[in-house]
Amino acid sequence: MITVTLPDGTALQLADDATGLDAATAIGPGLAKAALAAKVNGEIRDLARVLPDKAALEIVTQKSGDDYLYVLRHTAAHVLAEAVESLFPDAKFGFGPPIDDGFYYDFELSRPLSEEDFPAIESAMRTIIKARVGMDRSVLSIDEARAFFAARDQGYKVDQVEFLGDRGETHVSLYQQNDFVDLCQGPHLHDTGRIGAFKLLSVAGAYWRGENTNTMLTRLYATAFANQADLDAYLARVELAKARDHRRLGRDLELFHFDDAGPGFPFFLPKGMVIVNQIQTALRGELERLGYQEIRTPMILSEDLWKSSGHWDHYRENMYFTQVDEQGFAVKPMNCPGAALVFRSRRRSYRELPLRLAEFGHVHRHELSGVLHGLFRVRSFTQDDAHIFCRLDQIHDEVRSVLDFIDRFYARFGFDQVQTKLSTRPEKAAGTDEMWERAEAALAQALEGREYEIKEGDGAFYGPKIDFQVTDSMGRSWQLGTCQLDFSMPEAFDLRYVSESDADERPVMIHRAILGSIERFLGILIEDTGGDFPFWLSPEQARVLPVSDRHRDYAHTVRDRLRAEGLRVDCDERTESIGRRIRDGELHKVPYLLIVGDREVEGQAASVRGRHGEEIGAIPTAEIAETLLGRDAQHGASTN
RNA sequence: GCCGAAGUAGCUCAGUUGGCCAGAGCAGCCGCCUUGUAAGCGGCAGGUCAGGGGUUCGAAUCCCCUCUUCGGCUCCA
Repeated sequence: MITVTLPDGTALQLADDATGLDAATAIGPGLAKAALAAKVNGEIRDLARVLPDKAALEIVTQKSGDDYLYVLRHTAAHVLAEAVESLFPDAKFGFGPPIDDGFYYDFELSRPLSEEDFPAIESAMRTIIKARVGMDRSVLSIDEARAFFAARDQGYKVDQVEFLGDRGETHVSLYQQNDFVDLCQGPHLHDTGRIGAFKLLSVAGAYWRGENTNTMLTRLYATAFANQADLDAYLARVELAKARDHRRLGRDLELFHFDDAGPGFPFFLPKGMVIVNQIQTALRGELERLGYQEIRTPMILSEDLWKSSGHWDHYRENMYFTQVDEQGFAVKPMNCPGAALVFRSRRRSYRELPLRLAEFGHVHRHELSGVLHGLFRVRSFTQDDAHIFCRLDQIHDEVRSVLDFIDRFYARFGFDQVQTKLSTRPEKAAGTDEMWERAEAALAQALEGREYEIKEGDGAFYGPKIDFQVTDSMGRSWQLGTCQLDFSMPEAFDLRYVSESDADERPVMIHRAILGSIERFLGILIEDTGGDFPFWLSPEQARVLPVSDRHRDYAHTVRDRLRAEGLRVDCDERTESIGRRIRDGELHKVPYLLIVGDREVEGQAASVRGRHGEEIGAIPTAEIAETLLGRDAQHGASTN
């Protein structure tokens, strides 16, 4: 007999070779039916695996959080593979793992797949699921497994077995349902019948092991849930995200434009520019508060400069080049060399440090055509960049100041949860051990009192860094800011300052950005808000709607007064019905519509309506600006 | 860059197996209506069917090339 402990603390006695399923059955037949996996000492395992004595056991069902989704999708991936094999007997199988919102499987097939093939594959999958086929686990030695897959002509599996062998594994596990056998670590559902609902989503190409020198495989993306309702909810969420796609909203709200004449180079339209300028104004306010000085460096600089900065060797593929008077020039992909030249423009004293030079730097990078994606991935963008030149012992305070900047600034957009990651020394690194130790210690010290994750070896070759992420209203996380120490560039550009004891010293350079790319941040903001920008960012904050022609003059009075009070206000005096103009105002997501007719002229007021139909009521003209700004403050957004 | 899909008016889309002057809704422009909290009515204009080359008596439709867009190419059995 063995004893296992259940989550509520009770001890359960079982036979020596009892499995997770046996335990579930012992607890109750209902649980046995609902069981998806067993969590043994915190590790998810197959229900059919024999339980060790004295284990902490939890039977995983749909109700026990999202743990089961991983197992369920993993199993669904095998079902997908079997279905594909039944339709394409000569298919070769790559990887088929669960991912965040579903799973995928990579295949090598005799012909390309398209969505038209989905119904046949889904139908084959349903058959396998309905049959409630067991997932049988077996263990083979590396050699046996290699021979097994070689006999079946599954080259990718052989490759993976060898990879695992090289990594030191002596045995691997296999899972079989019907005649389909796959190399797999598991765990899996007890049988295929426990996959509640699934759907094939898309087909795409993917390289074997993600290497672009390897064969291109066909990847099928799909998702699976324990029940149809969860699947439907997921699909609805995808629809919502699609409706909020910043590319669509950017066009509908006339914020920006992409043209064939410049693939990947955004055009900012007047309304989009208002938002960008508001963001930059807000940033400048902080820059001033924190003692930065703003600079602007040239867009195009000599090739020689990029050779000495190291970009020529490491970044040439992504740069644009041009020839002027038979001399080579490059368009800047980063602002740091320019900032270094500003530092070097005259002799510097220790008294000037820390020297904080900020730049809204418009950089150009040649990204591969296939990766371009709206404002998220572009070929030219504006970094809210800064370079801080300081001594080693000033790093701590400077980083603290950046953290303060980050927290204050993100909160303005409603991003008040910031995930922080510290990346440390990578294998190939420039600089001395002592420098790295001091720099990492300085960063860690600056991060004291703050939760952060350490990413070992993920730093840049020139120094450790801190990255900052926020989570948007749809639960997606985005990396925005970064704060990187750099010992290499001061060296490369021979930057020096005169110390207190009249000696030449090398400054440290801190690269930092708060939003990263302003273009990308606008895209994130659009999807986060669905276009309902906070009042202080709205391109048009209010729109005055005269009920009929005879109210036009009064409408102009209201508009002009609010403009004089600093608000961005327009007047829609088209000869359209008032209902129509309200509709247009709402579709353009103008935060407030101010309707003026006989009653309002009489009372020297405007009837205020929010963009989601909120009735705010008649407000005297003299009080409108104050009221709207007050409502904005109530909503937590700060203005400048 | 690579794999797959797509490109018809500013936007969203029709356009049967190649065959009369390529259509609609919205947006735009011009009138009429003078309007009270999400679409008033009528008219007009707008397209080298992404571009180039080919097949054909005839091409938006079939073939080739180029460009652009979209989904992917990290999540390691």
